[in-house]
Amino acid sequence: MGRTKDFDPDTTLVAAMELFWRKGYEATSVQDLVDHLGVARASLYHTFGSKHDLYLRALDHYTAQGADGTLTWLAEPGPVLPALRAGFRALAQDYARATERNGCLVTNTTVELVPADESCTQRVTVAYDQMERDLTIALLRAGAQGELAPNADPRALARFLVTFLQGVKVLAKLPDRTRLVDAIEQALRLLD
Amino acid sequence: MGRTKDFDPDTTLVAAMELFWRKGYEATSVQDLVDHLGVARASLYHTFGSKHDLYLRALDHYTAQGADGTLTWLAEPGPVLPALRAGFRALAQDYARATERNGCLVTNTTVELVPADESCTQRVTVAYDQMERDLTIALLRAGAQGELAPNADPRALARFLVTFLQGVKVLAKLPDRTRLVDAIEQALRLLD
DNA sequence: CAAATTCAAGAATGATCGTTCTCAAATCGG
DNA sequence: CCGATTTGAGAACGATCATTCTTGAATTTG
Repeated sequence: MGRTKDFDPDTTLVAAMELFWRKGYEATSVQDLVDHLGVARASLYHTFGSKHDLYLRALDHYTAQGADGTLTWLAEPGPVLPALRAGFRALAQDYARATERNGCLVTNTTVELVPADESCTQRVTVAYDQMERDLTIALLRAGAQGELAPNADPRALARFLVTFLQGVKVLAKLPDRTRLVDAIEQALRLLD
Repeated sequence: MGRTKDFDPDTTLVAAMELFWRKGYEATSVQDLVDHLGVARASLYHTFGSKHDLYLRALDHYTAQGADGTLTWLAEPGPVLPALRAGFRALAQDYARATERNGCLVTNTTVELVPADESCTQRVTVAYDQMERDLTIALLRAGAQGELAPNADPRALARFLVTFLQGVKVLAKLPDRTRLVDAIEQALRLLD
């Protein structure tokens, strides 16, 4: 059946994702990818199609592996709010302390390529919707468990958290990220 | 003294700003600028220097004219919180209802060019700091006027609002922006 | 009006863009 | 081991990139 690949497509995809994540779509040239991935030009095109296709694959991989701050810990049994607080604090801390200030690939894609790029628009919309849904479900459970004020609106709170988190992921690119610690503590006060 | 300019540099700068705002830095070519501005290639370079210089000029113009949501209404005498609420609601409504979903040039610059571009990093940092300062001053005044809870932290609240607003400016690029209305109402609850 | 100066339009620059092609080396199934 | 097939390295593609230069027309000053 012919020669086997000298490279692992999954590993290469991760490397491409990292480069797009750091430099953005337009600023990343195919030459950059060839240099950084250590994979031949022709192999890239044969395996992944075009540069744009590769970007979509990288974006899919990013959301699939939950690199945008997976919310799986929301579904664990027990009290919701303590877990949510701890998770959000950890997430913000990660963004505030990361040595590489790349932000979030979903957020970056939204700002750089939405709304002009329809494929990307559809993908980030799915990601945001999923995030909102996960948070809404968790907050509904919190309400049922008596953890929320009676007049709290779980879906509105979830929408707020999704929006606020995008702000965190923008300011995570700045040199000074001390702002984020204050901001997240205030945001979490809404869950009291 | 030679021939006079056939174009108004200020008008041209505004047109360039709009194009960068809509398409981003990398995706906007000099050819795009020539076509959209109706100004000769050589004139652009003679008047503004390089493409990068023009972008910085456009960014400066954007922040100077307060297109990123000027907060001048914060300094007006009288109660702070009603004005702040109304201003933030109006800002979010503008982003939610705008036909062109370009977001905010400062936010877009932060995501696309920070931290790699030092000139842009410095400029957006100044813009965020100024916004935080304006909000902090207003909230300090609100506290002095008894509008805030005794344990409220004006600077932390200001930092929260700056961060949250970046999230609004990201999600303002999505086709469906109903999320923003819920989000802003929740955010404003922190000022109760 | 004449000379000086600056304009606008676009050709031309070399570099780089994304993509395709060539081709020899490598590895598979039979 | 052999024909088939796919690999990797890089040349080559036309297009476009940001920038500079050439050219002739337009406008000002003297």
